[in-house]
Amino acid sequence: MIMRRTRALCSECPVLNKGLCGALCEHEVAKLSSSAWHRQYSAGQVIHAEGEKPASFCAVMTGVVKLSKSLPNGTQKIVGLLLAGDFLGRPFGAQSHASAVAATNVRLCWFPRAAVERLASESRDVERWLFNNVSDELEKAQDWIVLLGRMTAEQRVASFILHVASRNEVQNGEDGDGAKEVLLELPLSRTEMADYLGLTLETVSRQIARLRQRGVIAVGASRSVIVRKPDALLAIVEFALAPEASNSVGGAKR
Amino acid sequence: MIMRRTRALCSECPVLNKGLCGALCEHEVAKLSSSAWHRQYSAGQVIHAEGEKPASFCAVMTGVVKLSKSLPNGTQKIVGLLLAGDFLGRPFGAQSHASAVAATNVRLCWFPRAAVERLASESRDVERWLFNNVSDELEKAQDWIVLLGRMTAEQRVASFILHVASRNEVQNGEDGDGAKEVLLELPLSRTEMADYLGLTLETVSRQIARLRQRGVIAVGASRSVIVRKPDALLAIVEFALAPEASNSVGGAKR
DNA sequence: CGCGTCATTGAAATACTTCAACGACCGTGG
DNA sequence: CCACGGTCGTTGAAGTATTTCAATGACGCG
Repeated sequence: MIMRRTRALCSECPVLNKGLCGALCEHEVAKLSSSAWHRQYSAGQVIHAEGEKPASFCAVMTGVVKLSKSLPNGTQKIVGLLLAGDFLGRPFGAQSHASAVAATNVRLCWFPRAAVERLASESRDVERWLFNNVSDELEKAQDWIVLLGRMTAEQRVASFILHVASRNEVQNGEDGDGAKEVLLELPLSRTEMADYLGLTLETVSRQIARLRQRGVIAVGASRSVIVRKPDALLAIVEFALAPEASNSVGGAKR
Repeated sequence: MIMRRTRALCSECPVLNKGLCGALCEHEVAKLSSSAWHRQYSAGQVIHAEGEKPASFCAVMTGVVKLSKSLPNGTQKIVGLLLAGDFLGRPFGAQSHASAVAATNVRLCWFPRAAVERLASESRDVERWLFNNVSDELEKAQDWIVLLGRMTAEQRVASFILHVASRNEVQNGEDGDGAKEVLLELPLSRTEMADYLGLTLETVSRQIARLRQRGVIAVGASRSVIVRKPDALLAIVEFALAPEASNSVGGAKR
């Protein structure tokens, strides 16, 4: 396998103002960029193996990275997703017990460990950013715990679509209620979604079909989805079925 | 309500060598202890409200603190548990979106925010400890995601008991296989356990009953439990039923 | 075209929930 | 002392959301 590394060109970076770089002042960015490099990964490629001490840090420029843990029985479970702008890696030598795998084609911007740690020791802002980054990850993980512990299959699927939509601002038009329609590409296969959501792939498929039948979403070619009624999706997540959809299943379960 | 604050007496602290203090050198401990204070909380008391920016940090000396999030529909979900030696609070101004409530009677050792942050800026070790602490929390949260996404009710209950047991080293005797029996006190009510494990209280109760019927555990007065066959518990978590227990349900589900 | 992977859909099985009743424990007040 | 009401835990029976098993269809690729 050929390692395609290219020098970092920050001016063209889609996440220059987000993530770590967004927290840096100009000359800090310049310093960091001189030692940074870009690399492409195709879907399925392993970025970081479980238990391994990561050599460096990186930021996700485009694509989606899945974080997974392998279980004693041999199966895997996705425990997190990194979208564009997110940061991967643990400063200060803490090794992560999850592996990182490209879910889609991915472009990463790598920074040498030493450069980041030096920057952190020089700048309180950087140090705080790194700290807050982990805190935010923890926050997200806790939200996921809520999802897995409390939500029905329908709510989980709706949550996932909303989550992806919130990071994927390709607005289309307006629906009847004035809420904007959103076009998005699901970054995961049904199997992976099931894995992430704690369901089976069949259940995920069925729930998507139900949402489609009700006109909440429309599914296009490959993995593209159009959210036709964002409000309805939100209502599903926050409570249960929207009042209009009268059939079956009621409110706050469990 | 009376605020019972007492000066910190480190020499009597049960977690002196664990947690943050374990990472400090002697004169750092001395410095910190001069501004630290102890406080008791009875079960159910709120230690830190959701969304509030915490005034300080604290370490759990005895007892168990539950971290919970409130859902849009009004219910709550426990997203984490802090046992003796664990550290509560986010340095550097990141607010936590979870509330902390005493699950049992609890003794906390509070440190002023300024003292901890000063210590962190002076000592790279302290800074790293704080960082690794959050990383570890994240790691634990991810493990819980695996539990909630992949495990059956039986496995969840078994996991919980093992988790408590691992922090509760009150060994008793030996069982036939040479594995040590462990006596422990469940820190949560059935309702809370159900909340934590993403089940209903009835299911939790039934699973505990089943484990008792099989002789894997014995339940005593109030919430005390004796783990009679630690190996069997572990086998349940890691795979499924131990081979001896032949009835129903098979291997790796979902 | 045929083959593999991925998604959809149906029917049967089941783990878990829901609803409901009951018993144990415990402090309160008669 | 015992009756009383509260919380908490247990157990049973019925219901249901989700899984499991199985078959079929859509798509991309050599």
